[in-house]
Order: sequence, then C-alpha cells, then structure tokens
Amino acid sequence: MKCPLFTGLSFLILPSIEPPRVQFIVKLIEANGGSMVDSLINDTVILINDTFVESHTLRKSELFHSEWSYDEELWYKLVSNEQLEFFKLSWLSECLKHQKLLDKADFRARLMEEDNGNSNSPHVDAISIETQSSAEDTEVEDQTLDFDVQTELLKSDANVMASQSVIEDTSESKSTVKPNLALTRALEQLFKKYRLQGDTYRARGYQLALQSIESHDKAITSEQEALSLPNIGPSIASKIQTILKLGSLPGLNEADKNEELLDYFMACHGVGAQTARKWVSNGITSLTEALKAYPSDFTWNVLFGWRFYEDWSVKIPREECADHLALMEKALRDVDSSARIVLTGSYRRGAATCGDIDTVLYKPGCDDIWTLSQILEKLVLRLKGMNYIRCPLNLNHALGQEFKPMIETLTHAAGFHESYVSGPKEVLKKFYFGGKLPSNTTHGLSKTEQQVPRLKFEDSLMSESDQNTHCRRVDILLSRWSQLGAVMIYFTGNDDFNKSLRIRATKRGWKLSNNGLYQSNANTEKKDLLIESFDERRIMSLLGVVWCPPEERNIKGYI
DNA sequence: AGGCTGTACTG
DNA sequence: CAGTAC
DNA sequence: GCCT
DNA sequence: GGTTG
DNA sequence: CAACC
Repeated sequence: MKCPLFTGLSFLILPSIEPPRVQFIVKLIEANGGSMVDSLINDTVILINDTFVESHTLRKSELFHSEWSYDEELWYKLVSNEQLEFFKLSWLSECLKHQKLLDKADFRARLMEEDNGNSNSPHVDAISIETQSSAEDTEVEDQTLDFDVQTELLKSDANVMASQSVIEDTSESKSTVKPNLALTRALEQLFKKYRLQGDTYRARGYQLALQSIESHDKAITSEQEALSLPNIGPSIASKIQTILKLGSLPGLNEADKNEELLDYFMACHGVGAQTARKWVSNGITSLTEALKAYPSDFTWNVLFGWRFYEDWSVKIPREECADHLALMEKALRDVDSSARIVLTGSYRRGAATCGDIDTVLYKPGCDDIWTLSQILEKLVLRLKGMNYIRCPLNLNHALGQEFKPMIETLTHAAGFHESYVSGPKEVLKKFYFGGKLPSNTTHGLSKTEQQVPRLKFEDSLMSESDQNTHCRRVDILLSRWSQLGAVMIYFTGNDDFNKSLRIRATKRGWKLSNNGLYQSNANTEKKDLLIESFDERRIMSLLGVVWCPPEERNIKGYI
C-alpha cells in the first residue's frame, strides 16, 4: 500500500471552488490525501482555474475577480508576494491521470494581467541606498554631489521669496517693486507666443528667463548683467540689450490676430497647440468653421470641451471645492465605507480659487488596482445617477457602455452619425469629468467677475452655460495604498515643484513619477527598483528637499 | 548634440 | 504613433 | 530658448 | 479628535 | 486602519 498521491499537500484553488468542475477536483484531492485551504499556509500549492489562464498569464480578469470567493486580504497577499508561484489547475488533473506528481514547470502562471509597468510589493523596505545615505533626515544638501550649490541656494532663496509673494499677491501687490517691468513684459509675450505655437522648450526657456529676472530685485542696466543671470543666454541677453536701448522690442507689441485665435481655440479642452495651429494656418476663424473643415478633429472629448467652453474657463471658489468633495464622499461611503477621497491640487496648496478640482481616491491597505477600479466605477455610476456628472472625459469599457447614450446625443448634435464604440480598457486608473452641483448648493455668487474667454457668437450653439451654477472640471485619480505618497506629491504639485523633484531624481540616477521613487534601470532590462513610494516626506528628504507643507509648494522655476 | 518631468488616455 | 491632458 |  | 501615511 | 500631532 502506497501513500495516496497528495498526502501532506495543501491546495488553494483560484478564484473559487464553487464551479462544479472544481468541486469534482476537490473531491479527488481529498480522496488522494490532499487538503483544501482558504488562506496561505506553508507550502500551499496555488492553482488557477485554467479558464483564466492563457499563455501562462491571467486573462478575463474581470470575470476572475467577480468570481473571487476569498477575502480581499488574501488577494492582497497573493499579488504583493513576489516569491509565490502559481500553476494551472490542469497540472492536478494530469497528475491524477498519470497517478504521479508531474513537473509543475509547464503549468506555471502569473497572477498579474498585462501589467507592463511595475508591480510593486507594498511592504518592501527601501533597498539599500548606502551610496547616497547622507540626505536622509538631515535636512542638508550633501556636498559631494553638488558643484553648483551656490547657484542652487541662490535659486531656492529667490524661490522662497517668489512663492511668498505669490501667496500674498492674491489681493494686492503694491508693496512689490518691479524694476524690470519692460523686460518681463517682453519676455512674457515671447513665452506666450512660443507656447501658443507649440514650441514648448523655447517657451520654457523664456519662462525660466522671465522668472530669473523677476527674482532679481535690482534694475538690469546692461547686457552683461543680464547674461550673468541663470537661464539667460546670448539670445535673450541681446534682446534685453535692444530693449534697454530702444525701450521695446521691435515687432512685438502689435496685437496679433493669429495669436488671439490660437488662444481662443486652445482654451477648449482637447484642442492643443498642434490642432489650433493647423486650423489657424488654414484660415479657420471659429470652432464652427473648424468643425466643417476638420470634422475628425472633433472627438467627443473636444465636443464636450466646446459644450463647456465657458464654464471651464471660470475659476472655482475654494469653498465650492469642498462642496464637491462632500458630495463625492457621501456617494463613496455607499460604495465602500473604507475607501477615502481627498482634495489635492491647488486646493491642497491653499489656493482661494482653483482651476479644477483634483482628488485622490484610495482604500487603506488596498494595493489592488482592479479593486480600486471597481470602486471608482461604482462611484461614477452613482454620481451619474445623481445627475452630478454631466460629461465624462475618459472611459473604460464598462463606463463606455453607461455613457454611450450621452456621447451619441452629443456627436449627433455635431452632425456625426457613426455610433460610439467604447475602448477595450478594463481598469480605470483615473476618471476626469465635468460635474455640476445641484443649484441650491450655490455658494458665493462670484462677485469678483473675472475676465474670461467667451465663445464667439457663431460658436455658442454647441455650448451650454448657466448663470447659477457652473459645470466644473473634476479629476479623480486612483492610488495604490503603497504609492499614496508619490501620488499625493504628483497631484498636489505645482508643476514646477514636480519638475524640480523629478530633475533632482534624475540627477541622482533615480526616477520619480506618480508611482514612486525608483532607481532607474533604463538600459539593463531589469525592472526599476523601488526606493520609496508611500512616504511623501521621505521621498522629498531623499531628494534633498526640506519638507514643506503644500501651501509652500507654489513655486516658480526650479528648487 | 541632445535633454528639457513622467504617465495615461484617445483615435 | 501623435496629440492632449494631468 | 538654455544648459551640460 | 482630526490629519496623515 | 494605525500612527501621529
């Protein structure tokens, strides 16, 4: 008498042992001395139902998860543990058929579907970083790497000033003296001009030069003096020379019809520099004309941009952001009581008015994007049901179905007849949309009427505007629990603050993104190694930046 | 000469 | 892939 | 555009 | 006790 | 949720 085949082995079968076929196999396992478990015991053999495996990789993950019959905790453990191995359930059937334990190698499977980015283990401690340990916690720049400490210090001092003045600037700024007004005005014009033309880096060049001059509180009197400032090179210095001599830069003050038009078009969500430039250079002067001449430029995204053109050019009072949050929080509680949504962006930086409403959605302990995505989907559905969401700006497959009627109404209004086909993506990592509070919630009637782009009359037919409440741009970004710090940094900004951090990361051979701080392995085919992604403070500290609260991240230029 | 923040979504 | 947006 |  | 990770 | 302020 031999021992039964599976004596002493424990098995875990995913995603569920409910299906009759699996039930049958379970009986066979137990008949052969094996045991079933529903959590991770030592040396448990983890098997995946073959219907969910294709070429050693998980497929039909949507179905897989809807059939999941274990607790969320287990899923979390399975995805986060890099050591674990998974095999196809057919291995077991084969063993039974041959009455012996076969080599499992051919039956190997991976749990993560497509995941071409980085699957990270949440609880990993930072890899050893002895090579640059000095930055940790001592809030001092390490001397070894910085040959340009002086410049850096100068710049950062200047930026502290700049950011403070920005905060106070919200009301009045007569205390600030501007000795180089002629220069900064010209540079600003050049910056705008090149940005409008889509010449990003030239524009950036002028923007940085502009900021250099703004933070230089003495009047500039010579080309030489200008040249000595950071980000001012021969070309700009010579232009400055000209301005000093003639009082202005020839051919710059004429208000340019084309630039105005570019501005007009680019204020529409979805219309960028390339598209606008194409239209303008072909003599188009209104959205209506553009629609006729270039219908294919008008994706449903752009059409929504058009519909809410005016609403989305209006700043949002800080208090209203909180109202939006409250509304979403309430809906979220019904979807998943442990999930959280928080305000980031300019709101978190303390701004009195915000261009849009940025939020981050997460669930403590949850690193599984699929779960988070489900929560987001349900939340969106509820918000849509409340008539809060007035238009989506990106979709996955499921939501594509839900919003199909809305989108088709829109494209039909624009004169298109093809029906909308939703994309194939299953998971939502973010959701951008237009949201409008119920009219009784109206906060302060904006008494500070801002100067705002208005649609030309002939373009106003596609638009929807309402004096009482505005439709607002709202962004929801998902965050894995283990990456919350990196996501908060990214989505709190501001842009220049992010650029600064990311440049500092590159200088150290690292890579900072919304996913975390990694040691970049660009050439070697190995995956980037995680340094830190959870702790906002530690990321900044590793990059040699003294921790600062969001209100102080309102910087201009680099730190 | 080549970089300039780095990533996700649309069509 | 280009274009757009964050 | 400027910087390395 | 609310905020942050 | 747990640790923190």
